[in-house]
Amino acid sequence: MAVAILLLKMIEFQFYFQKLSAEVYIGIIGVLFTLVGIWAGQRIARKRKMQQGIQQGEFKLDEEALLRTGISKREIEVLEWMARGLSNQEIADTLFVSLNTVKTHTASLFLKLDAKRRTQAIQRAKDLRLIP
Amino acid sequence: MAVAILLLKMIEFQFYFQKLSAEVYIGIIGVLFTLVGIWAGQRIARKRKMQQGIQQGEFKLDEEALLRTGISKREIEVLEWMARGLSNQEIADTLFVSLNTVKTHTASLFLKLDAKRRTQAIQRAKDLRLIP
DNA sequence: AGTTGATTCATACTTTTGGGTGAGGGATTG
DNA sequence: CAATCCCTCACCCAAAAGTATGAATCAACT
Repeated sequence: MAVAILLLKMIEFQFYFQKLSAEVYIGIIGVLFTLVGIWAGQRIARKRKMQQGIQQGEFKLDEEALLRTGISKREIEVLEWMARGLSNQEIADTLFVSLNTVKTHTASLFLKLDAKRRTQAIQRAKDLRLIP
Repeated sequence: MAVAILLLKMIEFQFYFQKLSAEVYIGIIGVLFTLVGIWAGQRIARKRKMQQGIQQGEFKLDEEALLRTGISKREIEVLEWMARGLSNQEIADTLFVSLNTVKTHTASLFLKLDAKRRTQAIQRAKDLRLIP
C-alpha cells in the first residue's frame, strides 16, 4: 500500500509537470488500485481456504446422526475398533470386557445401523460420519 | 466495472463543481478500485478452488502399490465388493463364481495385504489407495 | 514345448461372527 | 420409587469366514 501511494505521488508529479491529461492519470490510478485489490482479495481467500482445509482434514463426529441412530458411547468405541480391523476378542481385550459384551454391543450396532455384517456396519457408519 | 466508471464520472462532476480537493478525489478512486480488485480477486480464487475440489473428490488407484503387493485384477474386484460390505456368498453371486473361489481370492488377499480379517484387509487397502 | 501365473473349484476342518434370550447392577429421570 | 437406559455377562445355536491342501483349465511368456 505504501508503495502504491509512493507511485501515486510520482505520477502526480508527472501530472503537473508533463501535462498528462486527467483521464490518463485517473486510469492509471484505477488500474493500480485494482491490481492491489486483486492481490489483497487473493490473500484473504487463501487464508480462508487454509482454515477450511484444516477442518476438512480433521474428522468431526455427526452428533445429529448419533442421536438419530441412538448409538451409545460404548457402542461407538466398539465401532471404532471394529473399523480398524480388530476381532471381537481383540476389542474385548482392549476395552477390558468379555467377548460376550462386545458381541452384544456389535449386535446392537447392527440393529441401529441397519447392517447384517460388520463390514456393512463400518461402511454405513462412515457414510453417517460416525467414524472417520 | 461499468458501475465503477459511472461512479467515477459522478465524483468527477462533484470535483469540478463542489471544489473537492484533488487528494480526496484520488483517495475515493483508490478505495473504490481497491474494493473492485478485492471482489475480482476473490472470484478468481473461488473458481480455482472449485476446480481443485473436483480433483480431490475423485479416487485414483495407486498402480505402484498394486504391483508391489502383487494383487491381481480379480482380487481387486473381490476386495471392492468386500469393502462395500458384501458377504462372500454375495460376492460369489455378483461375480458369477462359486463361494469357494471367492474364499481363495480372499485368502490370497489377506496374504498379500498382511491381514488376518476382512475388516483389516479393507483398512490396509484404503491406506494403500487400492480402494476409495 | 515347458513354465508360470491367474482363475476356477472342491473338500475338510477350525475359528469367528451373528442371532436370540435372559439377567443383574448402576445411573438417570419423571 | 418405579421406569428406563446403559453396560455388563452368560449360554446356545447357526451361519459366515478363514485355513490348508490339492487340482484342472487357460493365457502368456521363454
